[in-house]
Amino acid sequence: MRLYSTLSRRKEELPPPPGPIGMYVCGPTVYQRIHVGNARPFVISMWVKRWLERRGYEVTLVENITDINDKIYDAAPGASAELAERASRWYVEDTDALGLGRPDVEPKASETVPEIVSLIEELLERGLAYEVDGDVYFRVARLAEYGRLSGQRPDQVEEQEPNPLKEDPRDFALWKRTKPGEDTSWPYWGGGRPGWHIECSAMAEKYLGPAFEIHGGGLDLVFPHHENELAQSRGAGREFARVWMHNGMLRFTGEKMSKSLGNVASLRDVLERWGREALLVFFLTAHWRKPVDFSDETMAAAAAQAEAFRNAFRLHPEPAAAGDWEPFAAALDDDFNTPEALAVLHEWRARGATGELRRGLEVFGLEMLAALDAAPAGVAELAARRLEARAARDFAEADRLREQIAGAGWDVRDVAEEPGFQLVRRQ
RNA sequence: GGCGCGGUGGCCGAGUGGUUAGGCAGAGGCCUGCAAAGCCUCGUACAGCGGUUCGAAUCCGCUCCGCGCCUCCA
Repeated sequence: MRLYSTLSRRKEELPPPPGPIGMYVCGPTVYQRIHVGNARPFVISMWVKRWLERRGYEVTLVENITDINDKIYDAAPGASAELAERASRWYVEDTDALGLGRPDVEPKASETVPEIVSLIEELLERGLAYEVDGDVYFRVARLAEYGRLSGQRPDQVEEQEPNPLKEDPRDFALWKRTKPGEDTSWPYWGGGRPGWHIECSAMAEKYLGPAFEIHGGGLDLVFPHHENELAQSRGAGREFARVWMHNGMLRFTGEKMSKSLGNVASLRDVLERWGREALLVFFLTAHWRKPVDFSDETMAAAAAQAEAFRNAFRLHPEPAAAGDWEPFAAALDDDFNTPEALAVLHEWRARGATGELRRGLEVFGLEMLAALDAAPAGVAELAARRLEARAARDFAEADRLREQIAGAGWDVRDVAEEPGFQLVRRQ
């Protein structure tokens, strides 16, 4: 199994099974419903975990929830903890609806403060951090390898708002003292809260140890977030993540879907409108590293593919042919190439190889495409009567019954096999 | 200004030196009371310009265009 890593800029071979494989993925900051773009790293990491497990690996997937952040204070002055709590539940609810299972651990920043504090203390002892008026900053100039992940050259980083407390404008906060409007605070360095990046260094180490295999997240996190995470952990002498998987952004109306631009579609709304199968197939159509356009057209095409898979099982409840598993496995083993794997699924579909098709779909949590809805007895009764009307060549009555069946939410198809009709739930 | 990723047929999207990707949409056909589903047939695409090569979507150079990041972001 090979995966492209941002750090080395090439595909890295994973150690042989069973590993173990520790995976850490940056989850959302919780202050509103997550959007479809936020769902991409969740979906990809769950898929990779499922695939690795089928390949005999022991995988521990840790996906954090950031519940301490300026956005949360701004969104709910005086009640930030309550908002974070509520939005965390939304997040779990919405991602549960994807039907892919859950990561093994979903730690929260607010529950990892002791570990965060001891990591900061280590950095202070090593001279890689300094305290000023209750803030603690990381001393970027002291870490030679800083910038290696993102390729940023420290001297070229754009000028920021000057902060007189920093020794160097590139330094970033490990700890921030409590500011007006912030209603949560932890009693260290005179009261305050962790910076954005340190929580991930601490949580990853707490659950995966000082060295682990894969770190994931959106491409927009490469700099500064992951660069700084890496700096903190490497600075503290940890090996940290070996492979860095950054997924491409979802585009909406030609631009990155993001909360700050406001061009978002919430995961919940998308699932309600298109269904989880269509959304999962949509994610399958593009390689995980590439940007994807989210639009009615691309979603409709994905929904059509999902329906085509369902039809294969209606046509061949029992496999009509055997499929070759190898090309499918090879596609996923080579940098988790889902578009290529999808092409194999379509080949199995066209050949009636529903055995392999079901197994392949299972990897992506799409096995329900093989589970055909049984129509209620009343609808089946109408279909049987329609069959009789057709046999009697009373087509007016047959069409009337078709309308009635459609009214009940089902389409009737004539087939050669018993009982002579097939009922398909209308989309 | 710096760092990085891209540009493939109407649309989506794999493919990194020679071989059919695949899907969606569309056209024609088979089947069919109608319909749906299914099956068959149909598209000589690789941003542009140079170069390397027997051969380039694929390698090299330049140009144009798009997108992401540069301390809020999946």
